[in-house]
Amino acid sequence: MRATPAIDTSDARERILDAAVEVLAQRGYSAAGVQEIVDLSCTSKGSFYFHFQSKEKMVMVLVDRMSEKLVNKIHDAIRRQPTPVHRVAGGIEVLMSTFARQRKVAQVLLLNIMGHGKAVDKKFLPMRDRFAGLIQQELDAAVAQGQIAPQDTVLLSRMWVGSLQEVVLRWLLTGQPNHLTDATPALRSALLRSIGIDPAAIQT
Amino acid sequence: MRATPAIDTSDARERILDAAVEVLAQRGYSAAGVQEIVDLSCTSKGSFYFHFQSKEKMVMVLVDRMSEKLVNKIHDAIRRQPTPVHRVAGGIEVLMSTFARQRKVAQVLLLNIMGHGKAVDKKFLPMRDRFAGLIQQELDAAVAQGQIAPQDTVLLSRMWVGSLQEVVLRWLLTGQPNHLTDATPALRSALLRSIGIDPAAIQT
Amino acid sequence: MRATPAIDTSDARERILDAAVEVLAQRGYSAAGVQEIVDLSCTSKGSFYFHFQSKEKMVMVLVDRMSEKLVNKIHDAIRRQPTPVHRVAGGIEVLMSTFARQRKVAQVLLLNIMGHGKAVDKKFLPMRDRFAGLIQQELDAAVAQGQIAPQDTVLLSRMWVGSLQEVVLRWLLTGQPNHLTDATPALRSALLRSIGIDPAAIQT
Amino acid sequence: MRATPAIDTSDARERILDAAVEVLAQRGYSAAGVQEIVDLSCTSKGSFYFHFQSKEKMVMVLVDRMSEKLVNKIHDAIRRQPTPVHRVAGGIEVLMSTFARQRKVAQVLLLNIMGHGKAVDKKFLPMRDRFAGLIQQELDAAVAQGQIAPQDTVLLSRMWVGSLQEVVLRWLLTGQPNHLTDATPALRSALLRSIGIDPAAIQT
DNA sequence: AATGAATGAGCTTTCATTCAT
DNA sequence: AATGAATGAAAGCTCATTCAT
Repeated sequence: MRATPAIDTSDARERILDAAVEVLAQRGYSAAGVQEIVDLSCTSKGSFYFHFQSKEKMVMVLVDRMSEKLVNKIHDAIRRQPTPVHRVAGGIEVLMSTFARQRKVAQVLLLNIMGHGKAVDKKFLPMRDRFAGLIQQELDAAVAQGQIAPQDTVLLSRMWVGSLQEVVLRWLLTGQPNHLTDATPALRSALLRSIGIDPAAIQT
Repeated sequence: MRATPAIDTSDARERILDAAVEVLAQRGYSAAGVQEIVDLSCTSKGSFYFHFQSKEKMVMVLVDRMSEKLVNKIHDAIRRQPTPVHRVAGGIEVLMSTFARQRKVAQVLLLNIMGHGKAVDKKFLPMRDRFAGLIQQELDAAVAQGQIAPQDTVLLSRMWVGSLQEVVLRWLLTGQPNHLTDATPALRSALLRSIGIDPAAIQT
Repeated sequence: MRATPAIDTSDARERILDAAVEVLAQRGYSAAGVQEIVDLSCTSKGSFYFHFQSKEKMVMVLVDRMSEKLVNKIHDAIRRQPTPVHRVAGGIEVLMSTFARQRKVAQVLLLNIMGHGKAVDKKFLPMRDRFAGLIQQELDAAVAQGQIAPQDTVLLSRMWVGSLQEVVLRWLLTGQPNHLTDATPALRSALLRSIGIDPAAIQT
Repeated sequence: MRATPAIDTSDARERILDAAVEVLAQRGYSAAGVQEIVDLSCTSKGSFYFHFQSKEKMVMVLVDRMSEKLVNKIHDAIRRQPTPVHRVAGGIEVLMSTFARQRKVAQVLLLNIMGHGKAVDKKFLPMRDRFAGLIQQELDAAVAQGQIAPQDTVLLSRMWVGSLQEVVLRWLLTGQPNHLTDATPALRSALLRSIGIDPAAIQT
């Protein structure tokens, strides 16, 4: 059995993805140079293009992985909640506290929405679609169980995603509110009211 | 007296701004080349840089102009509404129908949010701030007049902007719903419910 | 008889040449923009190109005029000197004190020597040729009158010009010596010795 | 063992520097385009900017290298001369014959003096400073050893540099004298006389 | 698997010059 | 005589991608 190396045990592919998170969070997609990612990950251009078809594809992989991790985390956290509405309400809180703790995740997933020439734009969207789907699923369940009145859950789930993104974005860009989680209660209440639920009825 | 010229009588500066709308809508900020803009506007690079300090500054001028036009339009449209809540509700409808009619305006103002290395990003934000301010103002008035309960109007106005942007964005990118204005009633209802108003009580 | 205008009575051509001195002194030939010159001279591009064929030709005119003025000044100053050697020695002093008083003249005439793509280079040279000719003429006369031994006066006149230029240049670029004229005595002595004259024998 | 390749075996960096000598000699700094250098060196812009930070920095490297080579050559050549004055006299001859043989070196080092907007100018000066220092050092030694009378060696070394530069410059620009080295004896004599030495006393 | 020198199309920006008014 | 908007070639530089080793 080989001894554990002193420093970086992960392979080049992982080191590149890790470095990409840093650089994307700090610079945004277009300004994130392959060279800088490669330097930070202590690999080489050749290695980069051995592991990834292109800068674009690499970002797709990264975003996919990050959003899947986030969705799984939320999934796990709300599994035990008694009702669909309890679950979405819980999901909001998990999402907010996760972004509050992992600023870089928020920066990569939310600050890099479109604005580029190629197809990359669309690669930052799946995360939003996935998250909207998660919400919609619970809202549909809530309708099916009679917890809320029938309504356009597709639209509502999108509105929720938009609301959440905007609040997090404001925090990222202006630092308001100081602690992102301070916004959670009011955010949660407004979202619940928007589907006709009295916030007071839902305990966290 | 000479007859009105068949083609474009406007000066180069205007033609450049018009062309920029087209190119920005189609390509986004980074991918919008100065060359393409001057080609489309039938001017020259020299002319571009005679009229604008830089590509960045030119986009600032354009976004400023577009967002001011939009805000003024909404302002005028809701002026005669009886209450603050009627006004915001009316504003939503004007905004949605304007974006529905002027797809390119939506594309430029909503698709080009951040993601660049320079300072441009910030130049797409004022529009959102301006719009959020408009909403917040009415919500504050509604609170002051006892139309709605006291609540975090700063947060709520941001949530509304996020909801609206997300719905329009989805339409731009996926074509859902077919007619953007089809989403207006449900959108309006959900937003009003989020501040504790019964949508049925507000006639448009 | 028309009243004297309050401000600038000179015509555009003169104003342009005056402005060019300022800009050339400050920026050098390549970095001196036509735009800056016309701005400073309160004229226009059109006016500039009405009066001058090109930027290059305009500089030729300017350099010609400046060097002629300088040569005439020296000519006048040394006219009454008793011998050729007294005249060159006197010329050195006039040249040095003129440059010391009119820094901009030195900057334009000495800092803009060659280094450009077109033919401009050559347009800064006539001044040097003219001045070298002046010196050579006197040295030839000194030889003819038996004041100095026969020697290569063409070469010597060039060497003198080079020495003078280098000393002035050093002053322009490094500020050494503090007062340019402080260098005159030693400069004069060395130059006189180089043609076999004892400096002590020549009174100024 | 592979045979020596017919064409250019040196690496890109060297090829670029070699090409730059040609282009700078022919065009001067401002007119020397990176594209032309790259074309002549059979590389690419990318390669150019991989090896050098900027055109300016590349020229600094080149000038530094050329002037160091020249100074070393002179240093080696005069090492064995018996006295300081013999050394400077010898240095003059080495300098003149080197420029006579390597016209391009003279062109790059002497024709590109100042005249630009940026900082490049200053990068052509160190060579002159270095050379002036070399001369001054020997003159100081000559004074210390009582070979010449005490005098302003700083000024004199500058004058010598100016004289030399002017003579070489005239040759470069007008072709006079036909063989540069033809000017050496008279040049040497005049310079020695300028410090109070009888040229006849110094054998080469 | 990994390297990094090399590529070249592309970028934004500058500027002497022209010309309709 | 004068104006200044317009021109367009050319500049220096960047960067995702390739490929011989």
